[in-house]
Amino acid sequence: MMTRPAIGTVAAEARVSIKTVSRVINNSDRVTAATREHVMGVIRRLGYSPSPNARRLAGHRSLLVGLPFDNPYASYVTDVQSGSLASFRAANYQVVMHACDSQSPVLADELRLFVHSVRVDGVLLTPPLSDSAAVIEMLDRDEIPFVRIAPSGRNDPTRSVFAGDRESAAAMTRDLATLGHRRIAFVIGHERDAGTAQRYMGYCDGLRLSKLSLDARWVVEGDGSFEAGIASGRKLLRMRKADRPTAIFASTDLMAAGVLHAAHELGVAVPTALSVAGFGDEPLASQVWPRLTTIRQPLQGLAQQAAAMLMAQLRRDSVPAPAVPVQSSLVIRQSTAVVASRC
Amino acid sequence: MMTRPAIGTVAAEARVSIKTVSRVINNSDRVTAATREHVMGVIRRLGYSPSPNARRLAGHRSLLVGLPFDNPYASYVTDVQSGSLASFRAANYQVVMHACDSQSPVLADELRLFVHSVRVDGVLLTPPLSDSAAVIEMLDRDEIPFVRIAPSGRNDPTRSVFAGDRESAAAMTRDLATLGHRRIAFVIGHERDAGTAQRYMGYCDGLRLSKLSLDARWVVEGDGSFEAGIASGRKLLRMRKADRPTAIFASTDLMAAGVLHAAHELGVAVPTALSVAGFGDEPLASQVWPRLTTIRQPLQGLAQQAAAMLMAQLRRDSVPAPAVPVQSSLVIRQSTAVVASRC
DNA sequence: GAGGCGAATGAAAGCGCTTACAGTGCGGTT
DNA sequence: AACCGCACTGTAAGCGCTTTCATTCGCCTC
Repeated sequence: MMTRPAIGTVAAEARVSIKTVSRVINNSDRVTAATREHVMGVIRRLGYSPSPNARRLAGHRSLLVGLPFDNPYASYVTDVQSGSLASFRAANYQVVMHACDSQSPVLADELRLFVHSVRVDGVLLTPPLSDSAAVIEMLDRDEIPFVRIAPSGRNDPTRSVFAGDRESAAAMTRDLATLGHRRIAFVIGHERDAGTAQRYMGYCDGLRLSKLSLDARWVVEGDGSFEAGIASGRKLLRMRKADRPTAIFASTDLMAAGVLHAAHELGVAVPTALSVAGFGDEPLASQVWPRLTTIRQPLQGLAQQAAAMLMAQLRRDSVPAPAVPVQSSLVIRQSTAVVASRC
Repeated sequence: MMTRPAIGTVAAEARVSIKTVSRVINNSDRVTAATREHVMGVIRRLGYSPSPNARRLAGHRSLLVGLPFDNPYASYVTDVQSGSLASFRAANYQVVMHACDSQSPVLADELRLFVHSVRVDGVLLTPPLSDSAAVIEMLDRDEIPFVRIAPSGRNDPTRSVFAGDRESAAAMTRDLATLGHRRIAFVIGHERDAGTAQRYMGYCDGLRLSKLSLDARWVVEGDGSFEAGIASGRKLLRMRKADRPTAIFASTDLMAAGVLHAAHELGVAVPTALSVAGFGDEPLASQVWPRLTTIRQPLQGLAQQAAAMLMAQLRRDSVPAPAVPVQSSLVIRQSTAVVASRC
């Protein structure tokens, strides 16, 4: 097994200094096109590729970014992973995942340990971590660059990307109203998850725009989980006929699936007797019966933007450009329909 | 922001050589307990932690292992991730995930590029990648250490871990037979996925043990996906009454969910008119209606074993110990029941 | 035509560890 | 009493890059 050529080999072969080769592989502009071409030729001929390990040590960076995540958000994370791939790869960065518990009281400490032991150069934060004040504060104090995918990030536009959760929740609510629904219930997610708070506001907006009034009986609190969806569904569907909502809009797909479960359990037909809508368009949304009407988030696009922002921040040459908002879209499936004729 | 202490600082402070500090942080046994204690004290006092970057360069290793995965298997991967965490962390290793397409004809080349550009020290292979001959051959040729989580790995016990897919599939089949089912159908997964092949053999075993005969009409081929599950379900449930299976055992939960979908669509009540069973106990299994009877795989345990084996291989001191087989278990939920009384 | 200036290139000093290899000190041999 | 061997500990040479600072070169200016 022959040994890999090092930068010195390339330099000698190309009859230039090591530094020049370094400039070429780092795309520095302080090299003439002719020299660059020549060096690139030698590099290709020798099959040279720079050692990440040496770059790490000499460059005082690990070429690693951290992607902490909470297990229940797994499908979220694979989208983020694939969306951010290209930007990271272009900058020779690798992603190190880190499973953690967003409910933990020592979350920030635990993340701090991770960040320092791996020595990641930056962190990509996804919900619900991206809305944890403790985590953000810790990263700021330790001067770890980060970018958030966070619905609540409008006030920090150079370090956050987001889709209009509020607007799309309003759109969904209006859509349900347009179908004739007058008693539209909403299931709030976990307080920790700023996204569901935004969605709740969007729900309120939607009601207002549809000339419907907000009624506390039809707003229940869940925690984003499937089980919470079941509980919320039961609560709402056990109301007496006149009060019972004809549509339930859950702020996560997982909870919407739970609502569906409760409906089946109680013999309520969906969508004829009840419309159900979710949020997120996770794989689950189209794997339940009936397939869920939901809101598709442009997650890969968001992740791509976030990754690009993080890389720009790490290069620290370019001025951070605020994110361009990406819009979500309604996905109408079989769980919603016009309201049943009145009795 | 004060600069981190380096190994030299520790050595000077402890009045020993750098090498001795190195031995201490690497748990070498060639140090007296007294020296070790003393050095450890200084390390703690100074808040020293060795630079991974320097270790990587000097130690000729990246301290990184690759975990390639295919998106549809996302939930699988988070389990593997958390199961392997402890072993990797103990060895100062980090996991670099890599999304890839197991159907791609250039899969092996693509993985090769990943492995070499990141310079991972080893690879952890999960299904269906762990059964790809091309991938295994590539890794062997390039002398990249790896461990597989692979149902087909019995013939390579020092580099594979597995749970008895065949045995548990047999158990499930027998269980269905015990419930009175005589026409038990099976949905095969993707040919690439060696696990589902094992499960099919288990199904055959189960039938034999239950004195039922294998009937080709009740064996349909899917590809592991939800949509394939729907198609298989439709095909089986549209048979005329006398031939129609009373139980369908799908070799993945995703396909079982599809079968459930088809049953709902065709108005077949589950579990009264039809029993449905899946395999894997993914989160989805308990999020569909009715909740799926399935087989729980001890994935975290497998991953832990695999990670430990990989680390041992990388240390290359310890003799590789073959995996101890971990057994799966039946999870009986609401999608299976005793067969309906004959008409 | 001398002086000067900016762009391209080079020399050398690390980055913070690991690892051959070399030493040092102690108890037991001959 | 000189010697040997073993167990610990130390010395110094890298690992393959980046980076600071110096140098060279070509060309424009007056």
